[in-house]
Amino acid sequence: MPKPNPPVLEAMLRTLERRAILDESDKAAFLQLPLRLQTLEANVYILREGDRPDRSCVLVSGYAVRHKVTESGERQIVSVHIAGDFLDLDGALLNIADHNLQTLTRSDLAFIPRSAVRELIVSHPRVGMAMWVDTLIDSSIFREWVMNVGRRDGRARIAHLLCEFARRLDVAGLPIDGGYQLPMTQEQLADATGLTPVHVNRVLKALTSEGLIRRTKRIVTIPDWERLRSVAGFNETYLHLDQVARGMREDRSLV
Amino acid sequence: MPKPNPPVLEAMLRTLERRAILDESDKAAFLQLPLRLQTLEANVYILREGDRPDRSCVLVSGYAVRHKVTESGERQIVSVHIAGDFLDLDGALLNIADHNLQTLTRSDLAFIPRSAVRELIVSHPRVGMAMWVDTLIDSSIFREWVMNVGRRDGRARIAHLLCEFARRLDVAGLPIDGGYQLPMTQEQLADATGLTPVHVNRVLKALTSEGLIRRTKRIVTIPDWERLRSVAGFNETYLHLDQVARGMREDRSLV
DNA sequence: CGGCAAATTGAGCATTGTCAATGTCTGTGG
DNA sequence: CCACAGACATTGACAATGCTCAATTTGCCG
Repeated sequence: MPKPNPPVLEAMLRTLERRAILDESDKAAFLQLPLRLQTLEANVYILREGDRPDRSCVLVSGYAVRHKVTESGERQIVSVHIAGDFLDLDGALLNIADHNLQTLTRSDLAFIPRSAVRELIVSHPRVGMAMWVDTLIDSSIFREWVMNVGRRDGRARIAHLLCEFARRLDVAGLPIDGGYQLPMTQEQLADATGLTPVHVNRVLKALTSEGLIRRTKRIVTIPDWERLRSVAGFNETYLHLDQVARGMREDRSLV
Repeated sequence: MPKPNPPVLEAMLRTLERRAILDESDKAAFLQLPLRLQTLEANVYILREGDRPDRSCVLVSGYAVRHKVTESGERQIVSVHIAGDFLDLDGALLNIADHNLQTLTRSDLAFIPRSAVRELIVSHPRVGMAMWVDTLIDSSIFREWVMNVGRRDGRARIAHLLCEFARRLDVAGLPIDGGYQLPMTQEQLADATGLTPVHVNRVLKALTSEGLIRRTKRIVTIPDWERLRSVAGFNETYLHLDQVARGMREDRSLV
């Protein structure tokens, strides 16, 4: 009998339980996934494009990004992850990594062997379905980012990123009292928004001087949510926060 | 005993079989999914943002796009789909549509009830895993699009779109003898690349005059793949075409 | 042969990028 | 406790990629 893991997967299990109805066996199987815990420093690569991963991982604490690099060397951050995110489920199901995964801050990670994830999916399909929903929400966020970068100007792009981050931290129960720690340099913000660091600086300055945000070091405060939301054109549907409530009801009735 | 479906799911099953090992029961269950077939005209909405879908669908023939619209009314196409694509598996697992789905050409669609998909996932988890892989590849394509729109100039963006399309049609076994039908207007190309129709026109003209592509109506020919690939910075890793070969071996050994 | 949608083209403009200098903050070693 | 290094942030001047507006042409269809 494998020994129970330290409570690193509990938070994730609570999320999954909202995505599908899990019985005791499902929960136990999930909690008994074999883990290897590891603490990584800031700016360390977890995975590189082209790797053939043999594991996938959960971000237990800290922040991380996924990014890609064009042939000509330009970097684009394609997603930002916070504590509790299942990073890289791709690693369990796809053969070759199509992007890099890098810590933003010092982070704790739980690595899970690829085979263990695949076995769990087959033996406990409801857990698989719940994790699948998670990856579909990631997908939805990618789609929003395509639109953010493709169809909004610099000002709205950055405002949107700030709104998304605030909302996600809030839902994850991470501390936000009107403000939050944004663990990204302006260069990284530029890589996430498809702008240059110089322009990011100017936009942040403008947003600040208009009173849309306040900044002290890297703590961002949003004095008037509705105003910033409106500048960003932020509509949280794409975060699928509703997967909680209606998901519960539906799972009970349908499967 | 449900009667067998017309051979609309066969092509998709062949794809799924390459993604995971399926036994006879898996295949039968997939082929017996209840379908409603429907032919839609060009430019018809299949699904709208905000809908609560009760079905998901497969594109049997034709072309379709997913798109989103900003608060200020700008449209962004976030993906283009070809015959054989499982459109909108989201519809089976997410509660609210976060994007629109629209035909580009007259298309045949097979609609599958949400509940049937969910039941299949739970009763035949290997089929679910194979479909999941499909959605992860979609995800990977979204990530590439974020980079395309965020970090490449107009010229490279359009070249990249043309390369991706050529490659996907080729793999899907759709006819390409050096050239293919691109069923999009320049306005739609603009919506897919985050540019304006006017600029798309100029870029196409430039690519044409440089001999990188040839155009007759909407048939695009690529006289020198390597040159266009290089302009685009196109690297097909993100399409995960390898999911075939190594996927087979791995599935056999691991699960 | 109209009627329309789509494609082209031109002229002027603006958002954003480039280049380069300077300021600020933080941690470290002396 | 101070000086310094290095990373990050900020600013200015100028350039350019891509946008806007508007007109014209082309292709397709009944």
